Amino acid sequence: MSRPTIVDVAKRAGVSKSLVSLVMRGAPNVSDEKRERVLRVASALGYRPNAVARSLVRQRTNLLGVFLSDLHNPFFAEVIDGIQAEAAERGYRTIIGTGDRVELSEARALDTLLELRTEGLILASPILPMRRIAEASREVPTVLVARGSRSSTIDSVANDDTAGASLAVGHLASLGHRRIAHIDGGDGAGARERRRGYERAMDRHGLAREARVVAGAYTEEGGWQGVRALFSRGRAPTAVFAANDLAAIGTLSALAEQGIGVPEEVSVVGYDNTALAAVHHIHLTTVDQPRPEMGRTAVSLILERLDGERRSARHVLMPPSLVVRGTSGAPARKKVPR
Amino acid sequence: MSRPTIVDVAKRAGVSKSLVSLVMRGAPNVSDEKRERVLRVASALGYRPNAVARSLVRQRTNLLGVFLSDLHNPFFAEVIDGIQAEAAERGYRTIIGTGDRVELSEARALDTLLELRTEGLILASPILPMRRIAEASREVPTVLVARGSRSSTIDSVANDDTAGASLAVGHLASLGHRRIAHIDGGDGAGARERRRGYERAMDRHGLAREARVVAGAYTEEGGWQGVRALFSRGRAPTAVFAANDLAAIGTLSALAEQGIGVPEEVSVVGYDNTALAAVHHIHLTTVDQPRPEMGRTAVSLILERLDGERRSARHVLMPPSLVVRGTSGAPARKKVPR
DNA sequence: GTGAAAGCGCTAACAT
DNA sequence: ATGTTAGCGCTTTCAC
Repeated sequence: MSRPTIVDVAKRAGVSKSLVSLVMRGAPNVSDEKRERVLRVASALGYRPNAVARSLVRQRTNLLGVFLSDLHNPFFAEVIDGIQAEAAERGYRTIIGTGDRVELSEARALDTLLELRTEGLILASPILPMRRIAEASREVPTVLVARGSRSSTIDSVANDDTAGASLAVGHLASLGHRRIAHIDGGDGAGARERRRGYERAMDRHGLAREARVVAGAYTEEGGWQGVRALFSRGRAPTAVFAANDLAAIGTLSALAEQGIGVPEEVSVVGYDNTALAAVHHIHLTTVDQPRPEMGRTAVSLILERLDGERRSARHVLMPPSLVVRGTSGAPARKKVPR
Repeated sequence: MSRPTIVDVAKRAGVSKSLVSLVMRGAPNVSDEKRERVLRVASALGYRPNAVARSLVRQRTNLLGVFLSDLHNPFFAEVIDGIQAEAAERGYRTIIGTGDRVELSEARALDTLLELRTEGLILASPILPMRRIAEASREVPTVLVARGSRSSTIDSVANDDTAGASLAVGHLASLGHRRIAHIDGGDGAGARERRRGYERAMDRHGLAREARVVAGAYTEEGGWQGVRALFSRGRAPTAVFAANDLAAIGTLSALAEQGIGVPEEVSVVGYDNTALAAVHHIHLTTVDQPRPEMGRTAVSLILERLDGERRSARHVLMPPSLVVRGTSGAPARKKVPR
């Protein structure tokens, strides 16, 4: 036998299906007697309202779609925490789709979300071409998380990478470092901004002449290569600001291999404050992004559009913060005669 | 204006909506002329079939629901890779729900999945009480991943923790270790099996008298505490099998702090092969679970039920494998006179 | 090869 | 406070 419908419940309880509908939705003006009877029958039958049918008639699904490029990246887990919390508070439910960084499956996942008639879309650094994203944004309010957007139909929320880089440099400078180098993130998302933030901050601290950027990537390997470049020629830096935590860990490994003490001889700062950074064994000083807040903001942006409060795009930049752990400290004292 | 419907397309193309339906679903017996016309109009209008309406009439959603207790646990990312791949191959789409390990929100997420009329449910280590899971399994085929089940309505797929523990012990024993200790995972999922697997394997290698289990947990702290217990009294082990990678990393930290060299003085083996284990800086020898295969298997189990091939429960145990990295090696040589 | 009509399970007027 | 009715967008007979 297939699942019971609202009609089955109505018949069994000897009432109209409208009444059942009212009871199921918790309407106030129903007699206690009937309410109780309906509820009893419903539970006895194992009745569960069919959201598909409801959505069809209401022309609303109450669903927000979250698209995630990559479940492997723990960064987004906390963004989603924020999304879920905010959505729940505002009466929306969320479903997640993902595409493992393969364009075809990402496109399929996006289609699924759209065909299910989600009322808004949150895209977390999709690999999809901007064209497809723009198309989607014509159907429902769309916000991009952790990926910039210039489009006027697509909102975005990201952390302020320039400010974050500035925080890292400021921390190291205030510890007394002058030769602070940057291992960059190549063409990764936000890498350019972090590089610029670094350069500007060095300038601001009067350290422009000490600034040194070497090519890296958002990977352990990237950090590793950066150290090779940095310490093989020229005057070695006393501090390294790596483009992200993974690169910072690569930096740490390379430094350890060369027998360079951290933080006694060289300080290291990362970016993102991933779970990796918090591991005791690593204990990395890093820049934290307000992930849950970014998620909450993404939901708010969608609801602003859904409520018709806004038609033009908003691009929100959220302030990062510094998390000081064990890989940063004052530079080694100059050998000065006592 | 709201989104175009099938009727809008039909009118504009001067055909019946039945025909549009046929074209959209790629039916063969439609004249090329009309097909082309319909397609052109549909794309001009930005028409997207409404899956909600389709599901209602077809009485099928073609959707599998994946419930994840915890997005933060990277373990499940790869399980989901397998789920998505298998589901796509078999013509199903997947949506993910999550509840951040809070019973109330987990329940909500599960309800969402069920109300959306997903045709099968894959639950990845939910915190929900078994009662609720059993209820769900009465509505749709349900499979539990990485959490055992005795229920006859709920299938399950997990890795063979006993075999995995055996692999770890076997590896250490073959390197020549005899005093192999185990820091256990308390009452975490699978911890009991890993402990038993350890004990049996020690026995099998004739090392029963050397076996030593200390209380730990699936956390860094757990590994840390384990080392304290292990090295504060009694004869110190030459190898430690920790209940999981996190505990193994705690073990590594504690060992480093006591100035004990790894693997020169003590070998360490973890479990799960998380991304953490692969980090150069850590480079942990560990036991790997076949995550993507577990995901694929979960989907297969559901489809077996959906296709009516099976009514009784199946509980699949998948074989783990050993990943040797840098934290295990031969024990220090006994000081023997030359 | 194409169209007309019925109906999926529900909600929302509107009556009573 | 409760019942009646129409219809959401689509697929599926069944005619032609």
